[in-house]
Amino acid sequence: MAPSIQRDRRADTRERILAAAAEVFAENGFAGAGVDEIARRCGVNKAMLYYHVGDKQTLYTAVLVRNIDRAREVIEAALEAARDPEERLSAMLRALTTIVREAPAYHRLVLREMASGGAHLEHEVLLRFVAIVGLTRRVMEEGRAAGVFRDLNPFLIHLLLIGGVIATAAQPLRRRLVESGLFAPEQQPDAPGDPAEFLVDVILNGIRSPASGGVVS
Amino acid sequence: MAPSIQRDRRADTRERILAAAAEVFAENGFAGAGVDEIARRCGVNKAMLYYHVGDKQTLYTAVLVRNIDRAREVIEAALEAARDPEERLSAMLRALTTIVREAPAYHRLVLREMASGGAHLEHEVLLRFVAIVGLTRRVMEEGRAAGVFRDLNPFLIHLLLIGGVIATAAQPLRRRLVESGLFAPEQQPDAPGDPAEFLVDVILNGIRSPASGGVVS
DNA sequence: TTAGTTATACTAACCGGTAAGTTTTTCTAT
DNA sequence: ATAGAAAAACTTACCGGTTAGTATAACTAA
Repeated sequence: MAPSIQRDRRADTRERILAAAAEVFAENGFAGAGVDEIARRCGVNKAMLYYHVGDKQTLYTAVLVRNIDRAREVIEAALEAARDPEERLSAMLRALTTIVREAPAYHRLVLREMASGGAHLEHEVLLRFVAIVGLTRRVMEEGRAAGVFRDLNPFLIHLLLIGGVIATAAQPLRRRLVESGLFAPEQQPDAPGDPAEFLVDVILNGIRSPASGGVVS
Repeated sequence: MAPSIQRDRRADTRERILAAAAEVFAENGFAGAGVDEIARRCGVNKAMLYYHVGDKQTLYTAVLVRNIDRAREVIEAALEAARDPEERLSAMLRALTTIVREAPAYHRLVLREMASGGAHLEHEVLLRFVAIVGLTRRVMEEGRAAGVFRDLNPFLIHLLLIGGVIATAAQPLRRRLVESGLFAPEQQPDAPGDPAEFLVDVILNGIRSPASGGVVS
């Protein structure tokens, strides 16, 4: 029962809207993002945008839900492919780094929500954030049970992972700093190696239980 | 010559404007912050705000410069009071945590600039950010020279410190999450202990050279 | 017919910035 | 010391432009 062509068109339009909205929200924040600009950027009439998605807040929530869900899928896939807790934590760091680099708009929205105290986050979105905290919690508890991780507050660990990954892997501000030419040549903040491997190195060493071996690299 | 009464008044007015502006910019971002709202909140007429400080961008830069300078003073004082590199890095983490908690508006502005890629940062501000990176760099190089720290990219270390501290010590989003009642009771993300000591524990262990002793706590 | 689509135009509210004029403080000349 | 000029601080009211959201009318394709 259904004109699948039309349904595909509908889904495709919605997709283009959400992608453009993610960019504009990321660049300018909720207040700074213009609905006209979003419509213009994805080649969709503004009225059509309201027809397909809804008002600005609804659009914003839809963008976040879509991105969080994709992120959770990536993280879960990475966790399932890893065997022991150490590998799982490394996999998580690498997955988070990948998400930051390949879906740059998303982490910028997260940063903005951290700044605003979640002013524009609806229940639906909060729920999904909490679910992702649960993934880190599980890894940490498995590691502690196996004796390879120290007994550390998993919520703080989660925040450290998120904050560390976003700060080290994010490109926009780093680009701005490098382009400003303010760094001395020998400081070379660009080409800082893979942030993911750096984080795996430092954070895993920081979390590891002393019994299970010290610094590897 | 000494129009000290008026000069004090002038300085005080400017101070009140900058304090209110910091809050409003932190809450709503550059685009979302209303000049009227800032004026209202500090009890200063809007035209007077333009008279004392300047337009919105000038005001924003003034807020950032003031907060970065204060932050650098706090960090430098903490570093000077510490003896060896390990103490210095711990002192830096504690100082950063204090800054996040006692001047909550500032780190929210930093988060917003990380999100926007420094879209509203003028040269004056970038310069100061780079100077703070230099503080971390110095500590790391001293530690490496003394053989107590591993050879890690100091720029990435700096980003990890900033990101880790802001993510773990920031209150606004955490409050929102806790108030949403989405966490199971046993997860208790509130009362997570002192984030500063948590970070000193994890990150210092992650950075320490294997030769200089392993996990302490 | 009907759902999707476009283009245009409208509204009501808001926002950054300014002009013009008033009051207060400080400086200066006598 | 004090009148009066000069400078600084302040208020009110307003302007031009933008924005979220809606309405309408015409068009397209299933």
